[in-house]
Amino acid sequence: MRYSQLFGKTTKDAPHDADSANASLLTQGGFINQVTAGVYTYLPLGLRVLTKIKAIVREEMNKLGAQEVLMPALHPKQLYDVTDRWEKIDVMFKLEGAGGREYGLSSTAEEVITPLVKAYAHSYRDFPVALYQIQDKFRNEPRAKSGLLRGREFSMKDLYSFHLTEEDFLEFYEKAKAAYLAVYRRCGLDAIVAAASGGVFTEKHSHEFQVPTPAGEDKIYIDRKTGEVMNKEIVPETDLENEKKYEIVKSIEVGNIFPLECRFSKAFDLKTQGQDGEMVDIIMGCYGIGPSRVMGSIVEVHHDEKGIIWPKSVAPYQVHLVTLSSKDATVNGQIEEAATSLVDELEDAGVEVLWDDRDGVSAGEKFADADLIGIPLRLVVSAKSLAEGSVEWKERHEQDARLVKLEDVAEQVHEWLEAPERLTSH
RNA sequence: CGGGCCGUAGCGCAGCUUGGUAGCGCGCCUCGUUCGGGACGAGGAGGCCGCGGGUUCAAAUCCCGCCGGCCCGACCA
Repeated sequence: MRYSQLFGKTTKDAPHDADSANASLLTQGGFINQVTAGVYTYLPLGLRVLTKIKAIVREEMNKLGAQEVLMPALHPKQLYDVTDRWEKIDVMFKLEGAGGREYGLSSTAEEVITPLVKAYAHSYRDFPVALYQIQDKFRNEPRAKSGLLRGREFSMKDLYSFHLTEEDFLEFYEKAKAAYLAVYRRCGLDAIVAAASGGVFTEKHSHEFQVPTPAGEDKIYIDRKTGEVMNKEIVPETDLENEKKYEIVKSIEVGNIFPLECRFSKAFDLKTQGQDGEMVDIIMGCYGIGPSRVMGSIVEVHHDEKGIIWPKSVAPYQVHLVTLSSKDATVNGQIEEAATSLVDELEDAGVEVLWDDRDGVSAGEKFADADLIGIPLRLVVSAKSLAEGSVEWKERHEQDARLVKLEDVAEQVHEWLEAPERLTSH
């Protein structure tokens, strides 16, 4: 992709009202554009990142044995009458349709998935089953804030599992927990599991996935003796300020998983006859990750004073090629030629390249933009590098560049892509 | 939903106190000079001063109402 053709440019100045690092850097870098409070358009660069995060989530969900579906975002009120949640979900956007029919915009989907499973699963042979979707969710937050971290419309992967027995549920729950940790690890986030209140559904604990960072709005409590990690809901009130007992760490919640027990299966009468002829209520769990929030979190954790530092796995492009033009037309032609064949070679091999081919833009400006956009590997082709038959190689997290012979670049890029991530957290 | 700050060119801001022909920086267009860490000169385009009402000879400026954005708090199955 030629940067000169890319829709969405960088800007030197941060938006005046951006509060968080993710809001300002993603806006300045040309990844997202705010439409209204808590609502964003993803520009080509930002959409690539979001798509990669979703792909990682999909892979891990599929590995878990879950199947992807897509449910509507427009939910009829009647479904919520069944569970008595129409008034209880206070963040639900509610609207009126033709003939005075009432609808809510999806903030979660138990009310749709439970009847769906009931429609297709009629025998114990149809269980267990796990279904997920990746969809925009809507929550009428009283206060949207912090860029992608708390929006009113945001991307969410919601998974629901259905089991005949508690044991089977628990086994799946633990596997889901591991899958979640794998998602975060692959996205460059060190998430830890915190126990949380089960809310209104269960006596059991639910679990949150928390990424410790000073930018976090949440707090987790780590018991200094047992190492147990908790969110503040389940820490005794008297212990909330007790720094002797708990290490208190700021963090961002990037996902949560809930045992739902039979709350929804009972409401929708989802049950089946077991092998022994007994009717059993289906045991459910739900599991959520917000890819857009993950994207914001990655920026919070991986940036420096110059811009974003994307992990290879989610970077919008893997390689940022910069060409620096020369006053000598012949040399210029050579630079163009070398760059073109390098891009072709890399792209043919499946490497994603953003080529800053802009004319009349100074080297400093191109470098500043590359740092801001944060693609993990920068290659420079210039008169200087060509004199050595080389390109200049600099990883985003490094200070200094080194020269790599043109003919070796593609191979070294492959080795680099295979190598484990070396990220410095902010 | 309570409290506060803010809406002026694409972006960042000044002007408002004390009403009188709308400015600066960045960005953008043209020409020339530059050409490895956000270059320089010259010329130029671009405004319903958030919206509506009021006061006044005259409103970006004063008054009232509304809309929007952000911050603190509450909230966050």
